[in-house]
Amino acid sequence: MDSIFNYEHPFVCTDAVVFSIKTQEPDSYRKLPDTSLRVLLYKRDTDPSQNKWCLPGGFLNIDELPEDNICRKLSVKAEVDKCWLEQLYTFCDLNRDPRARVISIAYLGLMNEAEAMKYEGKATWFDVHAISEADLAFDHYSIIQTALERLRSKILYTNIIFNLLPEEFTLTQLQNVYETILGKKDQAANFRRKIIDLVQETDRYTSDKGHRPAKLYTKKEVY
Amino acid sequence: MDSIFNYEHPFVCTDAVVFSIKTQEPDSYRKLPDTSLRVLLYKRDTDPSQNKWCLPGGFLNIDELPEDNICRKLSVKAEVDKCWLEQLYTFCDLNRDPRARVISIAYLGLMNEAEAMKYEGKATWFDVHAISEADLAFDHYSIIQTALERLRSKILYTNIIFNLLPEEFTLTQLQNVYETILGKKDQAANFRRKIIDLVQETDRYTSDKGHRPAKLYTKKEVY
DNA sequence: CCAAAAGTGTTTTCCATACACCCATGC
DNA sequence: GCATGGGTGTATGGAAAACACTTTTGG
Repeated sequence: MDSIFNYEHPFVCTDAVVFSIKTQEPDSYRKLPDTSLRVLLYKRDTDPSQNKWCLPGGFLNIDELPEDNICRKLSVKAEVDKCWLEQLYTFCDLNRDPRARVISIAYLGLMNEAEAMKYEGKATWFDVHAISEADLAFDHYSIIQTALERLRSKILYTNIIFNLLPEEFTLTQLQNVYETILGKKDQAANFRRKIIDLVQETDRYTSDKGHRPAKLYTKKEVY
Repeated sequence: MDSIFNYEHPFVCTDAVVFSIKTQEPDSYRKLPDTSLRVLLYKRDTDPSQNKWCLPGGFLNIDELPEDNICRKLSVKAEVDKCWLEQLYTFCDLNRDPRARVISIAYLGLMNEAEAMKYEGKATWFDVHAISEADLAFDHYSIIQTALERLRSKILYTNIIFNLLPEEFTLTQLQNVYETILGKKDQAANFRRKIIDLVQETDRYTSDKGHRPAKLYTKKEVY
């Protein structure tokens, strides 16, 4: 081995901030369901940060890609791998891990509600507004905040939002997801005009009760 | 040391894509100078990729921040450290370095023309349109392309462009830099209206010859 | 006078917003 | 009929683009 490689060098790990949308069923019929944005966390069972919550991820093997590492970690803990992933940021603070110098390549992940449900019991989905820095391991709270900012900005100029939705959805569902993430309301008429070029209508309809059926849409592939 | 740390793990290096603007002096007076966007490259003197051009950067020490590593590398090779830096992306391909598994935390750097001149002789400034993939070491060509895309998109919604300009500048200079980076022309009247909120006028003027003097502006600090 | 670059004013087009209204369903 | 949510049309204000024009300098 070359001499430059004979030195103590930083460890490398991955962390994934996986978001999903939770639809709260309405109390009675005739009421729009509430939605919330949630993040996937595991409880650490060893020191350091024992009993604190942490992001899925782990140490990167020497012959492994970060995306594969994350998928492997997610698959081990559930039987799922339908998760969209994109590199978020690499966190390098000197003391982010008390054991050693560990840099973390963090990813932003998005998963639809059906996939997210498969994790129930094996991990915990936290409402992003309900997590506090004190409950989280390492610097994972600030990683989540960075991911949230990225998500909020990217849904304005990309079509990543469809990774949070089922294959077919109504425009009201889509609008709810936007508003849940951005935290502000829009008027349905204006919202529709804004996103109509991103979606493809189908000939199917919902069959909810107590009001007019809603047309179902799918993601439009844009080139 | 904990047992998880007894394994062969990837090496970590940094790479900085440092851009600057070169103003070509006009042939005679009475002619606007041409500008070009340039990137700082060093010639490698050892294998692998001997005699190819590479980005400034190097292996990250175990107790070192990536930004400090890059500043150190830049300082060693010139006496300068006035360079704005922002993390770009972490490149992780398995075979990007033939010697070993090396992940690279890449940074986007911006430097004004006066600072850039101090590097002349110690490194080479290449016009971004003049570099070819074959002349570059490792995956540095694709790192540069990623940096270019990031630069082009970020000058549209941030004020990082002022890092490429001197303290005081004319609106025409500013417009030239925008147009050089984006590769498309704009009308002076419209351009001024678009950026007027980002700049602060001074009471000083240029004293070029053969035409009306131009007012000098500085960056406006926005809160 | 002219050439060159700095700088301004006006019109037109487009798009985001606001708001009023109609439609389809279950009860 | 009514309540509820789905869906459309139109007016308005402001930004962006296109274009014509004036100003200031040196030669």
